[in-house]
Amino acid sequence: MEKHTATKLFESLSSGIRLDIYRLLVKCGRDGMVAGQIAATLDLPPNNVSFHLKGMNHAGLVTVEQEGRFQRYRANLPQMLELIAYLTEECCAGHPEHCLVPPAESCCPEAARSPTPTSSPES
Amino acid sequence: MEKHTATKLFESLSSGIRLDIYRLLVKCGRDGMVAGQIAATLDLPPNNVSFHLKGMNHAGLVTVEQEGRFQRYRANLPQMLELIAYLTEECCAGHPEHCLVPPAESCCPEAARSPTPTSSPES
DNA sequence: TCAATAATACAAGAACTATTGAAATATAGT
DNA sequence: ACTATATTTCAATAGTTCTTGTATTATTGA
Repeated sequence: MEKHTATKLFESLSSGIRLDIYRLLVKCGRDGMVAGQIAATLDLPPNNVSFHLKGMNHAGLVTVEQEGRFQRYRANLPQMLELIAYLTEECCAGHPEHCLVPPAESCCPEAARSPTPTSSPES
Repeated sequence: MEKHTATKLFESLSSGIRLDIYRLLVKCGRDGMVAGQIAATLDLPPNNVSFHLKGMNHAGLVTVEQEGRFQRYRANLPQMLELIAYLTEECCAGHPEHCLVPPAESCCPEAARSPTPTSSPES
């Protein structure tokens, strides 16, 4: 993932309204929601919601599909998974012993496997 | 996690400079880096880096520890894991068959367990 | 074609964010 | 105490984003 893509995605999630919209869409799964429904559910002006949805779509955070005169929006979950991978892809690279992630959630498989103190992967 | 906390964290990652800083700190693990080192590595004015680090620290994205006249910054990975959990906590809640996440990465354990009810390509 | 509805586009102003340079604070070593 | 270094703070400015109201586009059904 490119840095620009990542910053746009994060920017999309940095407003309370957009975060509410995204989480609402995550809840709806593949059903998604049409724009007016989203605006009504969150009790926001439709044009404001449309403004934010446009940005979110442009960033790649949501997808949109036309249904007659409705626009159905869905969360783009695969993109989110890529984003998370991008964020942590360099986590403790080559140095699992430096990893800051609690072992229970181990970002890096090596941290769980090897008790190696400083180096020497043997295989 | 509260919405305000989440938006502040996302806002922290929505600038190229702050994303660079964060990923640099993720790479360094628990060694972290002192402010001047970060500025030098990314070839940025120290006061600008300080400005961004202050915001990142305030948002809870990084931690800081004083070392004599140096300030050592570290990525706050546990906070990031909480953020990710918050984002996806409602994912396909109660409706794993609606989950948008590819099965390989299954956000929700149920999706992996239960064979898809809507269309069943059996193993 | 006409009216109604869904959604987006546009424009204006307030509010916020980022960058720069200069100044201030604090620690370490002499 | 004095100087050098590390970092932060402050002020000014340029640029961007958010919200509101209004207007426009597009689809549906009579």
